[in-house]
Amino acid sequence: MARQVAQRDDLLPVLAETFREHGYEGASLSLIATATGLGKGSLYHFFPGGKAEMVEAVLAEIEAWFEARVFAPLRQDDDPAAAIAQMFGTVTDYFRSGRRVCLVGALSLSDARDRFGQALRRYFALWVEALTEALTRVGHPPEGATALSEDIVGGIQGAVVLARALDRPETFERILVCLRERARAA
Amino acid sequence: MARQVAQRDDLLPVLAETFREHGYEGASLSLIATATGLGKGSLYHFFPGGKAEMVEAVLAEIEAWFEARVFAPLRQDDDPAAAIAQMFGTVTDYFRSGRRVCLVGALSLSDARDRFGQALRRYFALWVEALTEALTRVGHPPEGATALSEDIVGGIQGAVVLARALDRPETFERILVCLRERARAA
DNA sequence: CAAATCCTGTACCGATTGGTACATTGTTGA
DNA sequence: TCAACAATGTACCAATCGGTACAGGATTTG
Repeated sequence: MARQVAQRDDLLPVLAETFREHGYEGASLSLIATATGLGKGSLYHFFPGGKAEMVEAVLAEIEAWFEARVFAPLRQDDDPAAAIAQMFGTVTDYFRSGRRVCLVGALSLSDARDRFGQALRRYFALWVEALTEALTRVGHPPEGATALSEDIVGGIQGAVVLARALDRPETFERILVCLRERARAA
Repeated sequence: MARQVAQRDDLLPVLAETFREHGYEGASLSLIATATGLGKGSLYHFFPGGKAEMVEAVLAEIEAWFEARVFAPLRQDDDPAAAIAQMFGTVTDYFRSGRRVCLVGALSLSDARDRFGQALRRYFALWVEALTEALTRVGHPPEGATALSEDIVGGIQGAVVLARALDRPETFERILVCLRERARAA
């Protein structure tokens, strides 16, 4: 019985990709087993709560990833303008110019929203707040910074939807360039 | 055996709502049967192709609905500015300020995208083209009209995602107001 | 070396899945 | 009146669902 060296955390990226591609309902256990190369035994060993616990873990990891790479720099980087620019670059890579779905956004549109509502809300709330902070520090008037931040975060999500539907990654990149423009100080 | 007076077309709104709430995978036949009040016999009588045919029919009806109420006015209404304003109003009602999901957008983020790709692409392509037409007629420079149109259509989709995730319908409405501003002639 | 623990595969569970078959009914046109 | 047809409910199918049980290898700890 060849023991896999796999740690629980090593599974998360594979799980994330599986949920991204097939959604919560669509990602069956047998599909997950195939994708991870693990049997149900191992999966339930790592995630006694089944699919729900897998999604929770994936969402937590995504939030941590964005916290480290995007949110924290936006909040406290010495150069907020650079942090904003970095955000657009990171996001473009992360979503593969709209070829890759935002799991948090996709779950928000599904009926899984009710089950994971808190994690979904947190992710977007943190993003909007961090970006608001950076926009303010870069010179945007505090009254309009939150609105602009919501426009941008929402705009990114919409760009994923539109680019995927139209099958045009260029559209994703073009929209992000436009949003980046609006983020620059007035 | 009390015969229902229901015509096939009368089922479409119920089917649409069921797919919106549960997604393609999540909307099981028994769920659909409950929602419509029909047995499998009737469902397969009206839709021999099963769920796939139901979704096709729903998407066709959605496209026709938008064509009549949104796309056509944008393209050829005598008052393009009024058509644009009407679009924002119609869309706000239709998506219930973000409480209701855009089925086309949601399917675009799921793996059902591959199966219904053409219909999804058509919907957004028609929308973007019609809005581009209206924006041009209202005075926007042709070079930038397509980009602005994509920004707006994508922005609406993103507003649905964000408002649902944050559970804040006001955010949806605020973003739409902002998009409406940008649609006004420069 | 032995015992405790971790990990894994397999078999199995009841429930539900999408889909088919068909007999039966209400309605309609000749 | 009566055949043709549209619509319906029920029973059924194999396949798959999420989840459990567990035996037994692999590994670590003593």
